[in-house]
Amino acid sequence: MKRPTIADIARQAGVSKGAVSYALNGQPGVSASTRARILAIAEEIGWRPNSAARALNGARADTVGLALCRPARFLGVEPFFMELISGIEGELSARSYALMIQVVADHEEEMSVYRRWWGEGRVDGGILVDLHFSDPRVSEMETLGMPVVVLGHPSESGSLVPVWSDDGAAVRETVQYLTALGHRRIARVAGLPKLVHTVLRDQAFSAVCADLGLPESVTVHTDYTGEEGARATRRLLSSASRPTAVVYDNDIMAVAGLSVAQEMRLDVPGDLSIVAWDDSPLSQVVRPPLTALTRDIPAYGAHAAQRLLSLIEGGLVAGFEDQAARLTPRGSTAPPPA
Amino acid sequence: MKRPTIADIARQAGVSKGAVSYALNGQPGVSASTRARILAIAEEIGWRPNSAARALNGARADTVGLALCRPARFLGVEPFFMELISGIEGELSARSYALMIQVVADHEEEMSVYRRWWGEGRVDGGILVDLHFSDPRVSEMETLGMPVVVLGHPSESGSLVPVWSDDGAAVRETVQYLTALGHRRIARVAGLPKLVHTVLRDQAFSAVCADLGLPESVTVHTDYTGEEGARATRRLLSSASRPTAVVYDNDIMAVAGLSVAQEMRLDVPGDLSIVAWDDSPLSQVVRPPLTALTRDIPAYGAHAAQRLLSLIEGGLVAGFEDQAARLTPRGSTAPPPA
DNA sequence: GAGAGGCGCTGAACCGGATAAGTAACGTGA
DNA sequence: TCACGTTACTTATCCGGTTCAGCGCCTCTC
Repeated sequence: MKRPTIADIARQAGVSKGAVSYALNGQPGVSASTRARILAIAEEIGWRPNSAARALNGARADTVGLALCRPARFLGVEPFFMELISGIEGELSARSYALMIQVVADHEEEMSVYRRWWGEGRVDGGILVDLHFSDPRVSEMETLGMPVVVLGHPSESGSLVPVWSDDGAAVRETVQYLTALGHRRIARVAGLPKLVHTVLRDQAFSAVCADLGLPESVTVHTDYTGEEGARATRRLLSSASRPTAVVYDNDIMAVAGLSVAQEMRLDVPGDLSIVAWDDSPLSQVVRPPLTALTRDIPAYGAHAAQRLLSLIEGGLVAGFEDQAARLTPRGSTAPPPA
Repeated sequence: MKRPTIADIARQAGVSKGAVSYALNGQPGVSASTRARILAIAEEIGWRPNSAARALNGARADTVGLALCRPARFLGVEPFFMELISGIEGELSARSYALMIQVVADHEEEMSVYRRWWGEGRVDGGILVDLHFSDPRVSEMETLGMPVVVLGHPSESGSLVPVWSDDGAAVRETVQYLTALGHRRIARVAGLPKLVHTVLRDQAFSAVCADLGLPESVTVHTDYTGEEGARATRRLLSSASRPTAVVYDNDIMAVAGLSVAQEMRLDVPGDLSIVAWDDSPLSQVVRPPLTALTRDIPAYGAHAAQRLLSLIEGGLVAGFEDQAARLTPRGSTAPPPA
């Protein structure tokens, strides 16, 4: 019942362990006939390389680590992470790399997980998500010397390889579209204010609103949950200068906002236009279907994984700017009421 | 820049590798003072055990494998898997186990991934999800001898350890509730017909409908997507004997069904009652909020992980029946139209 | 026909730990 | 005082691979 080793193969083939190793790894040093014999025996007795023994000789672990620092309930809620993981996974599995995942409570725990994985030789690299300003993880990773790709803007990624998309452009496209429809009072229900991409969106939003001469640009920050999205929407729609359009930082809040509007007897899109950041089946399934900022999230993850693998394999890797989100108009946006 | 090893510690402490190993592992054989000195040096130079070297000595990999056999797009759609993973993760990380994940295309690939992981000593065990009838994976896993917990009914889990919940009871509770409200024509929009739990729900549904003397019990099978859920609903609502209540096998289809009903100018719950299997923020956020069959999915995953860890650590582990889903009535269910 | 060179293989060291076996030094009781 | 048992180590071996030096042997070349 024990696992067969190369020593077993060597004994059966009547050669040395070294010869077996060469044969199995496609290295020169054995004749074609011996190689074939060894491969046949290996196949027959069901030999598999022991990854631990390989790793001991300085080989790679063929594994990429991902420590996710969000409370568990957000993961279930947001399609974003699962799609991201699917994309990363697709790229990794094509190259026979595995993905090691751990959900952690905070950045400190996240770093200790990475330190452990790296120190124990369990992973060859990692992906950092949810970049903050002056994110301590960046310098710690630089110290650690572990190959890392950061999903976030290059201005904050230090010497780590960034993969990002131009959220500012998407914000501008959205606001321009809404003003073209005639909207003047546009509000934004944003995500966590500590995240770099939230701030970049905030800034782009203020800037484009100012450029277009819009009276004010209200931004409310939330934690991405439907509850906070609903609360923010209720507050916005109850204010004296009610916005005629609201842009949400994720789809779950947009859907929650839609419900609140309907609950307040406002017609969407007649009285209120709604735009969701990140498309998902969810935004298409509600009535009216939501105008959304569409991104190919699996591709985003795949691009990050590609860079990471190049980095691991010793390449010099440049940052990569992914496609910006594109506006997909659906039934939730229309000209404002007269 | 090289990783420190116990040999480095031994040199600095002026003792042998063996003594260092005993000291670091809390084994007897070194004096308290030497142990303290060794631990201090290890701490100082930032030593971490190399997991590969440990594994080589027959130690465990401290890793659990999960190969998920669903197209990537479903993963993003269904909160179920992400919540399950969170739950598994919570249990594993508490015991310093890692989770290795790979998304695969089919069962054959799934098994080859498990065989590789097990053969290479990368994982100590695995969790099988989406059990089919006469699932070939069960017997293959039995042959492989790898510790495995099956999320599925014990009737189909062979000698593997099952963790399951009584879906039949949940179906009965739902149908009884709907008939108590006065419904007589109840339909079910179910998931993949190959899955064991789908069939068990189908059977329970037919049985309880027959018991209660309901005229007919229509079940439509889908692939869990919103599109198919919408299509099935459209067909049901267009039929001559339109149901007054529909029970969906997941929340995404229930939401899609709700949209279809509204699109067909049916009032929910006035003209049509809707029940969703598996609760999520999504079902609470739509209007009306959906009556749902609530389960603690993270706990479900945690229970499976607990059993798996006991199994890995050599315990004799019994199957575990988790709590059945409980009905949480909300605004989408009411008496049928008169 | 001798030296050069390449092929095909062997033997052994090595990776970083765990661990069994061996060995001094010391304490203890008879 | 001597046999005996502990304590606190050291030494050596093992895990399952990779890899390097070396060694016959055959072939080619001049």
